[in-house]
Amino acid sequence: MKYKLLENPNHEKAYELVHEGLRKKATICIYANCKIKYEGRALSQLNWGERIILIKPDGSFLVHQDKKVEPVNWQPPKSKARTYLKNETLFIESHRRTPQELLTVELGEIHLINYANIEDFEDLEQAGYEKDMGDMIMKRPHIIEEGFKPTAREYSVEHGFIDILGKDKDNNLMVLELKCRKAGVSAVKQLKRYLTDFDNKENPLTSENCEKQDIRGILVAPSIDDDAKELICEEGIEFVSVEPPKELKRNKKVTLDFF
Amino acid sequence: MKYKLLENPNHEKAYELVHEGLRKKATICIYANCKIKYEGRALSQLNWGERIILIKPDGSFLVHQDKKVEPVNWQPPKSKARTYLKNETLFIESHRRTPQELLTVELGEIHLINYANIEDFEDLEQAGYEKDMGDMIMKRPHIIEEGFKPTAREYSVEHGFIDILGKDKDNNLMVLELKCRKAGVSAVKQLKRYLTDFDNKENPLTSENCEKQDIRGILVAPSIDDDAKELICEEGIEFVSVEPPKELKRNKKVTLDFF
DNA sequence: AAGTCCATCTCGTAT
DNA sequence: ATACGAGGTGGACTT
Repeated sequence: MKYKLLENPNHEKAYELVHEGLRKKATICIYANCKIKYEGRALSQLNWGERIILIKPDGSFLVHQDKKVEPVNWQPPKSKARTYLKNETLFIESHRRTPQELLTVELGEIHLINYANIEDFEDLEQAGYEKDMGDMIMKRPHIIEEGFKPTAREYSVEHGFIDILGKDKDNNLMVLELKCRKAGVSAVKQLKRYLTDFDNKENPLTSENCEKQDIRGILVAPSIDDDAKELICEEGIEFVSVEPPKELKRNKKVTLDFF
Repeated sequence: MKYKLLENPNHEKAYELVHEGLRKKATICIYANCKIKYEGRALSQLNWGERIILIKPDGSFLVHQDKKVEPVNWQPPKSKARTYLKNETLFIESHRRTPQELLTVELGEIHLINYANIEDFEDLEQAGYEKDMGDMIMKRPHIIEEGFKPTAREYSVEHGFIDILGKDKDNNLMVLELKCRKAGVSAVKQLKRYLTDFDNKENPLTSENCEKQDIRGILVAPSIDDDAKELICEEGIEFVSVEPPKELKRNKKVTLDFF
C-alpha cells in the first residue's frame, strides 16, 4: 500500500493532495472540520463540525460523523469528485447524474489527510439468508415433508414471486414462502396474497369449479411470532420450521481459483 | 480535535494505540491488511486484503473496502469492541448481544493507525417534507396566523439557517422553525439559538436599547412532545400546529397518467 | 435505463 | 425490550 499523509496542512497543500489522490484513483481520507450541502433526491445541510470524509476510487463518497453505521452524507459509486480552492478555502464536490445529485463539502480546519492505493482482491463469502434456504430445499425437498417435489422457483404471480412452488405426495399444489429470520404477520399476509394470485391465475373458474385442485400454503422459517401463529390457524396455512444453512459456499470466484 | 497517529507500527505498538483509543472513547481509524470473520444473523468471512477499519465511540464498527458505499462488514452502535494480541498478532473484536453477533478482525501489515476525539454537535437538517411544509407556508401564510407576512427563507445566522423569517400584522418579527414530525426539546433549543443569533446580528445594542423590536419565536410542527411543551412555556416561544402536506411519492408518474 | 426484491438492511418511533 | 414503517435506502439481478 502506497500512501501520502499530511498533518494539519493549509488549504493549499490539502488541495494539492486531494487533487493528486483523485487523479491517481486512490482512496482519500480526511479528518476535518467541515460544512456540507446536499441537493438531489432530497435536500440537506449540515453545519460546521468535525467529520471523516472518505473518497473511494469507484466514486463512492462518504461523510461519517462519530456515531451511527450509516454516513451522514454520501454519494454512490460512479459519482465524480472534484476539488477547488475559492477565496483560499478548500471545497470538495461530488456530482452524479440520473438522478442529478450534488454534494458539496466546504472545509475548515483540516487535521489529517491522506490518500492510499488499497490492494484488495477478495470478495465477501457469506451464507445464512433466503437464497441459501431455497437452494437447500430444492436440493433436499424432504426437509419440508416426505414426498415433496419442487416444480418451480421464483414463480411469478400478480403481487410478486412465489419462492418455491411444488406438489406433495398426493399431487396437491404447495406454495412455499421462505423467511430466513423469525416470520411475522407480514410474511403470512404475503403468502396469502400469493395463494389468491395463484388461484386466480391457474384456476380462473374458481366459483364454478368444484373439482379444483387443493392448494397448500406453507410458511418456511426458523420460527414465527405469536401474531403470525394466530393468523396461520385462521388462514389455514401451514408452518414448517427450517433453519437457514450457515455454511460458507465459495462463489464463482473459486472456479477461477481452480486454475 | 486531539489525535494520535502511528505509521507502520508493529503489532505491539498498534495494540497499545487501539487499546488507548477504545479506553478514551475516541474514533479509531486503521489502514491495514486484514482478515475478517463475522458470525451472527448471518455468517461471512473475508480473506486477506487491505481495508479501512473505523471504530466509533458509540460502538459502531465499520470495515470498508475500496469500493461501494456500504461497509463490507460492520457492527451496529452499542457493540463492544476489544483488542488483544495472540501469538504476536493483533486482533480486534466487536461483540453484540440480542442478537448475538461477533466480528473478528485479524490484522496483518498495518500501514496507518490513529485515534481522534471528534467534536461534532450538529444534526443533519433535512428538507424534503420540511421543504414542502415551507413551500405551503410561503404560499398560504395565513396557515400560521392572520396577517403573517413571510420575508425570507433559509435566512443564515451563526448557528444555522432560520427556516422562515417574517412579520406579523403589528410588524413584529417572527422567526419560524419548521419540523415535519413531532417536535422535541431539541427543536425548541434550536429555535432559541436562532433567536439569540438573530438578536445579536440585527439588534447588536440589545442591552442598551429599550425600544428594540419584539421578536416572536414560532415552532411549527404537527405536534410537540410534553418536554417540548414545558420548554416553550418557559422560553416564551409559541407553537403552531401544522400538518406537512402529504406528497405522493409517484407524483411524477401521476402527472403523466393524467394525459 | 428502469423495475423488483433482499438485507447482518439501518434508524426512528410508538407500543 | 419488540414491532412497524420509511429511506437520498444500497446493491444485485432481470427485463
